[in-house]
Amino acid sequence: MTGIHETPALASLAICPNSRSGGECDHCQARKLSVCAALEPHELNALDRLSRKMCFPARETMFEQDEPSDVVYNITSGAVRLYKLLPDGRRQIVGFALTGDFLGLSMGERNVFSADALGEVTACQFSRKQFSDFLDTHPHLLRRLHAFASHELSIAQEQMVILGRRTAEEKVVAFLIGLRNRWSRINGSTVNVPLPMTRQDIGDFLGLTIETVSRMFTKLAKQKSLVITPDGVRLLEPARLEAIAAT
Amino acid sequence: MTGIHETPALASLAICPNSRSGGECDHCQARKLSVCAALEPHELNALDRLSRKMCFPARETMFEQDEPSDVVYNITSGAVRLYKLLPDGRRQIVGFALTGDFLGLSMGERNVFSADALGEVTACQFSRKQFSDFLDTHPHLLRRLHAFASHELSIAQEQMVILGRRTAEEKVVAFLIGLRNRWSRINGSTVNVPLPMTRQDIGDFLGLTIETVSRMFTKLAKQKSLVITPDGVRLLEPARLEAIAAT
DNA sequence: CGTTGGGTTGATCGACCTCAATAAAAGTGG
DNA sequence: CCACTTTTATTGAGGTCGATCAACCCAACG
Repeated sequence: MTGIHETPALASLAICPNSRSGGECDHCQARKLSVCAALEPHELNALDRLSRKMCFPARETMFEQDEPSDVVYNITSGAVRLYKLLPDGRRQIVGFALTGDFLGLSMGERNVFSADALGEVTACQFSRKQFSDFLDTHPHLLRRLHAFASHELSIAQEQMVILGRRTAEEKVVAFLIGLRNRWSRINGSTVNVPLPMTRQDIGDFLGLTIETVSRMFTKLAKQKSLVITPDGVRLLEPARLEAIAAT
Repeated sequence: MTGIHETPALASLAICPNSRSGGECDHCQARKLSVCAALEPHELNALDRLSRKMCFPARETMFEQDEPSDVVYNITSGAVRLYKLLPDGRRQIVGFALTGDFLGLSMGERNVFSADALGEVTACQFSRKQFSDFLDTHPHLLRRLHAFASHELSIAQEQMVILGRRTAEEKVVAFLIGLRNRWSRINGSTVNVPLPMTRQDIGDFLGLTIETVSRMFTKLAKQKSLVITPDGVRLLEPARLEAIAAT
């Protein structure tokens, strides 16, 4: 069997190798969105040499809550669900990481949440220690990392409002508008909202059951505010939805 | 009328002057808890010269959501409620700041939440610009500030679990245990939990109504897990409560 | 005292959950 | 390419936890 005639399994490996070589920052589509944007070309080069290019297939767990953590990630493509589990199985998704997002802001000894790849995910992996040392010699990167953390904190506080004080309909709409805005920074689209996560994931993010999420989608679709597509939703009345989310 | 016989208003001013002179870091009880702990004596001195010692009387608003923000605060004593308001009046308290906490992590152009002093509050105020410039020349402080932001992010994510996936009883218990742990770092007590905030505040922090909060307190008191005191609660069965909070 | 702001308690209601059935989609192996 | 299973999504019926509405208590305070 030659390299030309690969089995499906091998082909899958070929498009999602678990580790690649460095020197890919030049044409990295996440660069402008990620912490890297703070670096000069020669600094980017230095950081690149510390990185290991990873690829996770769909559904793979990247790391788990409470495990010792000695690496951090910069997501370069795909979507990741971040979640905390209670002993009795209840789950709270604390966020979805997209292209350009950084995993490992807390820099603690152990992971404070688990992370699963939703679809195929590519990421730059760094040794936590090496990355931390790099930060010490590159204050600009630390500044940007801190800006990322501050922004994440703001997002988290906004999520508290959604979880604590919003109705089911408002939750779903706020989720869609928020995700739309994040996608738009990545791929520019402002009405198509890809939903790589399941209804269960959305429910566990919003503090709702899967049934309630489904009912709200149906309700919004019936009133022509959106249409449900195979891979997400298309917003028909963004202004109306934004009004609900702002309420 | 002489200076000796002050009116109550003046006396109140005397014990809570709105601005004091610098050079008080030596005997500041918040120093070890706050971002300042990252600084060498001479650096602390330099930062001290940038600070304005403030005192806010009970119930005073320190700053408001959406207002332009050009100062940051380091809380040196007292308790502050941080909250976001929806246009229709619904309120979500996103946190309570205690001694040693830093207000202004997000470093944005405008405040993302409002802040009210719950009791008398003292704080070091800094010009946002000056503080930011100081960070540029003191990477150690930036490191510590980032550690603070990361920690806050963890707390916020834990609060998401509480808001999204916990019952009313679990919410109240988790709140009490969490607050107990924070007080213990400040004043060492591990069973007395001062509650400078109202039931309404607790409800708006946990996504509950004042009635539900009150009922949960009553329930916990009836089963002898705690006693309600004039200024808070005393935990009688901390282990039992911790078990509920950990569930 | 009357007033006011906080807190507690009871009765009732409803938004969302639970349970159950079905439908649709996505794999999987022949 | 098509049966078959598995996973995910939808829809309905009924139940429940916490919200709402309302009354009352109590301490602080002018």
